[in-house]
Amino acid sequence: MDHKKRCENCIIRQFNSLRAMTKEELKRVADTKTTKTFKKGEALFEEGEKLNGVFCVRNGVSKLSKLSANGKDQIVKLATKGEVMGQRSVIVEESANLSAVAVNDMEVCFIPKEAIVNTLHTNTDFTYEVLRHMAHDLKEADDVIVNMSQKTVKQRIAEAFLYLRNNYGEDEEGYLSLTLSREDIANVVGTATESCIRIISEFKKKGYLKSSGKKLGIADLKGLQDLADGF
Amino acid sequence: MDHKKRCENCIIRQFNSLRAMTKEELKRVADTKTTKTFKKGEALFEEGEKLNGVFCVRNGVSKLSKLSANGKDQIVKLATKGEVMGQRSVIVEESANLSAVAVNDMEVCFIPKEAIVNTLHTNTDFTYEVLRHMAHDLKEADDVIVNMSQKTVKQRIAEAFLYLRNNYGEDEEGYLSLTLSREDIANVVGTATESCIRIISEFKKKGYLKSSGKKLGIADLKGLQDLADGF
DNA sequence: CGTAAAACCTGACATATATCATTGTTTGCG
DNA sequence: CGCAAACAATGATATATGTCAGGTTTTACG
Repeated sequence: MDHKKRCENCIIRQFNSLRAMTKEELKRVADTKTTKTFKKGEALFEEGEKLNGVFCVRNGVSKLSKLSANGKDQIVKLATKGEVMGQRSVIVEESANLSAVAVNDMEVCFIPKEAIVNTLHTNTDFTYEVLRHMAHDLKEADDVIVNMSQKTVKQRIAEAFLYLRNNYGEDEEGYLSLTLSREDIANVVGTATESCIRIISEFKKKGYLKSSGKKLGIADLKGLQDLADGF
Repeated sequence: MDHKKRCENCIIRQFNSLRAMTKEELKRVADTKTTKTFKKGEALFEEGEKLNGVFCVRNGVSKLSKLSANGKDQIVKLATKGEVMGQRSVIVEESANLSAVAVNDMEVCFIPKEAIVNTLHTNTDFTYEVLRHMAHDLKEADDVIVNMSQKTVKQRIAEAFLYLRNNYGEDEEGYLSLTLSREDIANVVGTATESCIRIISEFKKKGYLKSSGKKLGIADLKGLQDLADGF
């Protein structure tokens, strides 16, 4: 038997609420789950789609976005290794309100909702763990709301780079491990792609950022932080 | 004994997660809770403050806001009868990330966290109910993020009025039951007070809104809706 | 009742950001 | 390889919104 495929042994589990499941519950998850791969640009699910399970990220990064009336995508969150997507929709039994698209090649486990919902009703530790997680997400969302409405585009772009560094790290030469297109960055901070490009160019000229080929890196951390804080 | 003060008989409970508590759990809540009143403008709690309980709104409305670096308050949510405030902070055991200020005179029950946390660990129905509620809040927060970054100030103000109508209703003459100051509205939609005033004046001139004294009302519902949707 | 404070309104102006148009550059692929 | 498609860059211009500054009206309260 392939042990890498058994949830009981999956390291990813350490990062998310699944760690609060009992051995038996995990076994049921392992028996019903399927592993899927998605190529860069492919959609895991679309806004409005009915989800009959959740997605647990084993590898790669996905952007969770929502299409606005004016035709632009707003990226609300990036999900990476260890994170679970779609749980909200499963819990409230609604169709997805966000689309999930792979930012790079991904490997995910799809866990049918039955195993989740059942455990939610019986294992308080698990429910509590999911609740704590969602409480954290909600706080983050509130912070995003404040940033969106009170900070300038320049500040938000500076913040986005700090976020990428803090959450995905950088290589030996100081370039960000996760490379997003200018359009994706624009969709994260909620601005026009051209504005985003312009500001990134400006940041490079002023020595806050550096680039090498397609890669971008932070050249002046303190400077960027001050910028994000409005100095 | 004053029956109005017993949580078991409190109608407010029907609106929130407390309805999933058992009789015994409710009794404990009733024994430890205290009732407080706040005058318009008073703070129930401040950002950064450690909360040792949650607030259940019996009457009145509270604004939940966060101070941004540039000194402006961003109102993230309005809480009204039946809503519980501060649960997120209690669940994740962090200090409050929002301030709560009374928009009008309020009556609230303060429930010490012990009664809540204890039940969260033992009563799955309750935990699940709180979880569902938080999942709903998170979805709403995501929607706000998209609106904030993709809609114009005009659209957001139009939306704010529709929100006030849908959630707080209007009197016989069609004026909104909840009257917010222009500054508060500006802080909800994330704009300057002057801009907000200007746009409200414009809406009145164009016949979308009507006013009588301090009261504001919607004069052209369809028109406002179209506006909010970007037509 | 009268006065101070708060709330509301309006104009003039500055500026951040969006939009449109064009060009250069990289990437993937038949 | 070579070409098309995606991506990045930049200029010119329009516009929405913020800021500052000066008013008027309303409200609270001693």
